[in-house]
Amino acid sequence: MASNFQAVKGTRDFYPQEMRLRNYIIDTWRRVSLRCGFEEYDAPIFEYLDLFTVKSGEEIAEQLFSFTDRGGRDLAIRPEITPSLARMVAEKINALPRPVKWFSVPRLCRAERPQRGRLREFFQWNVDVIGVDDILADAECIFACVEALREFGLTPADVEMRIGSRPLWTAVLDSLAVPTERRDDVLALVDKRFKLPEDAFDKLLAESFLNDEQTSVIRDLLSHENVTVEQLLTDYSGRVDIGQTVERLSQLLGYLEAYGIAEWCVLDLRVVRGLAYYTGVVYEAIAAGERAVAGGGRYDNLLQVVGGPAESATGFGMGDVVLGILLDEKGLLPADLASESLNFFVIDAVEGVFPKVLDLVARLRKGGFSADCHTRRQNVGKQLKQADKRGARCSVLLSGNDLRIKTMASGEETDIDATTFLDDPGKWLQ
RNA sequence: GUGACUGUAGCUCAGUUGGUUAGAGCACCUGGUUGUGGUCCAGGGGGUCGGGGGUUCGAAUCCCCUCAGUCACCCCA
Repeated sequence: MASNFQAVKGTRDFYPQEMRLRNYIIDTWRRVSLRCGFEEYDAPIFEYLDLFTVKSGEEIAEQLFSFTDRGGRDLAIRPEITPSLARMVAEKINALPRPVKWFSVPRLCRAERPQRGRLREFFQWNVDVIGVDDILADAECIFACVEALREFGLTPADVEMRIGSRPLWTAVLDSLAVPTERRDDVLALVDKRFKLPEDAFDKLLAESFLNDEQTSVIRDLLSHENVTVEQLLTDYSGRVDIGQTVERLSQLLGYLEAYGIAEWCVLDLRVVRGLAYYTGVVYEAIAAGERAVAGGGRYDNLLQVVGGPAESATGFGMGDVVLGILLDEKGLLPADLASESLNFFVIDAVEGVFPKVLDLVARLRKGGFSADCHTRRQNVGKQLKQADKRGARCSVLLSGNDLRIKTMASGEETDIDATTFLDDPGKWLQ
């Protein structure tokens, strides 16, 4: 250990190399958000502890980094940004033009044990639409999500957007007389179906409090890995009133089709998204062998929970950790992230002209080009070596008023006077 | 919070049944090159062998504790 200190468990240092990757991911998220018509917002990185516990209960507090400030306030570092979003929107809801289409890339902290795809500090892209009850809002979010995946170079063969429905489960469980208070337990069980081996799941189901009829219908629903709305109506409309729910799913699929992303999407009733605050459609972007790379859904009562008006809302989150693993495995991380790629490296080929070097560097920088020079005078060979290591596209050898431009990749050299060069330095970068 | 596995240079790893001064490749720096980079050659810096304790004449090696990493469980907002 060179230092007496190390990075805290579950955190990452971003050296320039890692920083380039992080920026690549975040820039892509931001670009996609903006072109999908979302506006960026942010919130404080800590909030009152209550904001995070009010909707999920006390047990969530164990997974929070919380502290008491000098004024005795109980605070916590944000583990997600949705409660802050709800707070912000609730506060100004009457002044905000609808729809509220906002995105953010918050840095979040959760005091969980780190493992594959999960750290204690990470970045998460959040995209939300508030104030639009129409399922179109959900389609908007799913589109943005898919658009980002596509922008990263992923294909439907790599990632599937699996879409489920909480209300459908609610309706079916009601019709089976499953008590409301047990509903979350059942959904938690359903959620496990994804990751457990089949026999282990069967065991859990058998050990549950459910009777044979309930078990059988649940099993049947879960068998629909690739269900269509027609199938759902045929199989269940006689049993329960799911007409409205299925109609909404059907509309959603229509929108996704019109958006041209139907091949990414599939109805999958096994997706229920843990407990949380979801009230409608839910979805997860799943890559084989990984935890969900993105997940979201409709949460129509969250604003009320934080004391705001009844306002519908829907959105998703995508974490940088799983995404990074996925892109790395698929070989989709851009290769040119590896070098710094300086435009010009200016060299004093003779002694005594260093002020001119600085002048030229300054002019280039003012012109919008990245330019640099040595910090310790060395001979031309050494300086060229430095230029190479810095990833410079061109070296500019300066002696007197004349310059010699050297294109590093080809080794080609051209003599030119300074005025002509400064007229259009970009010409040398093509 | 529970469990399993793993910690030797910045990175990837050697290191004999416990044996005296812990190595290699890559990377980095310097020189060969008062003047044209990448190649090559030579040299150099960098380790309390994750940390602490124990066993022993002697520990990178064996034992205990601890920290960290990885993976799984719990959880997944």
